[in-house]
Amino acid sequence: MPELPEVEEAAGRLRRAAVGHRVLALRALHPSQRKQLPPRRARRAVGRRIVAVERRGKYQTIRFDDDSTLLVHFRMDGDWHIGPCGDPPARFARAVLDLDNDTRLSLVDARALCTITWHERGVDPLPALGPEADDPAITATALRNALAARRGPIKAVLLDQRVLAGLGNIYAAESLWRASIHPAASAATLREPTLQRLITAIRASLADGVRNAARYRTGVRVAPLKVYDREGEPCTRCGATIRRITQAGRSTYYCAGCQRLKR
DNA sequence: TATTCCCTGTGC
DNA sequence: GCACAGGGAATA
Repeated sequence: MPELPEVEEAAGRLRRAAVGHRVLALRALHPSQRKQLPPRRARRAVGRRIVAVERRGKYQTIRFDDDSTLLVHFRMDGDWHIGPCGDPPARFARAVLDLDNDTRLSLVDARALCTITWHERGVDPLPALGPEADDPAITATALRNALAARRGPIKAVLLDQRVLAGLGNIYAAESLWRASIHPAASAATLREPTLQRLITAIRASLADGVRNAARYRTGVRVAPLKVYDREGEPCTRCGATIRRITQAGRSTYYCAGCQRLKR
C-alpha cells in the first residue's frame, strides 16, 4: 500500500537497518528487475558503504560512499523484508541486498512491478518531481500557478508527480473529500481559497497516513479511510452515499452529497 | 489528454 | 473465470 506515508515508513526501517554498513551482495531475481539491474551493474554496489537512505515522493534513494545511488520504487505493492542473511528468500523477493551486519534487505513485490536501478555518481537518479505533497511551504498561489496550464480534472492532476510528489490514488481521493472538492472539478478553474483548503486537506490526510503506517506494524487499529474503497457506504460527514467513478483509467471514490461540482 | 502495458495475485 | 489492484512510462 505504498504512497508517501507507507514509503516513508519503509524507508525509515531501511535506514535503521542499512546506514553505515557495507554491501556484500546485490542481486536482482525476477527478469523484470534483472533487466533494470543486470549482474554486472549490480556488482558496482558490492563493497560500498551505505551512507544515506532518503525518500523523495514515492522514491527511495540508497546512497553509497562513492556517491552512486540505488533508486527504488515500490509501485503498487512493493515493500522491504528485513532479516538475517541466512533466511530463505521471501516468496516474492525481486531483489536482495546482503549487508556486512548479517542483514538481508529483500525487495518483495508480488506483481513484480517495482523498480530498482543503479546510478553513477554525478547523475541525478530522480525524475522531475514537484514539491513534496505535504511540504508546508506550498502556497495556494503556487498551486494555482502550477494548475493554470492544466486541462483536466483535479483528481487526475493530483496523481501527476510533477505537480506534487507523493500522492497516489488513495490519498488523492481522501484529500479531495476533506476539502469538499468534486474529483471531476476542472483543475485550472479552482480558486485560491479552495486550493488553500486542498493544501490543508492533503497535509492532514498524509499526516493521518503517516500515523497509520507507523501503527500498522505494531498491530494498533488504524483510522479508517473516509471514501477510498467505500462505494455504497454512507459519508461520515453528510450521510450521502459514497460513489465510485473511473477517471484516467482508475477508480475515484467521492461523496456526491458534500463534494459538489460547481459550474 | 486518454489508453495501453508492464506483472501476478486476490476477491467476487 | 474474470475484473480489478494503491504507479508510471510509453504510446496514439
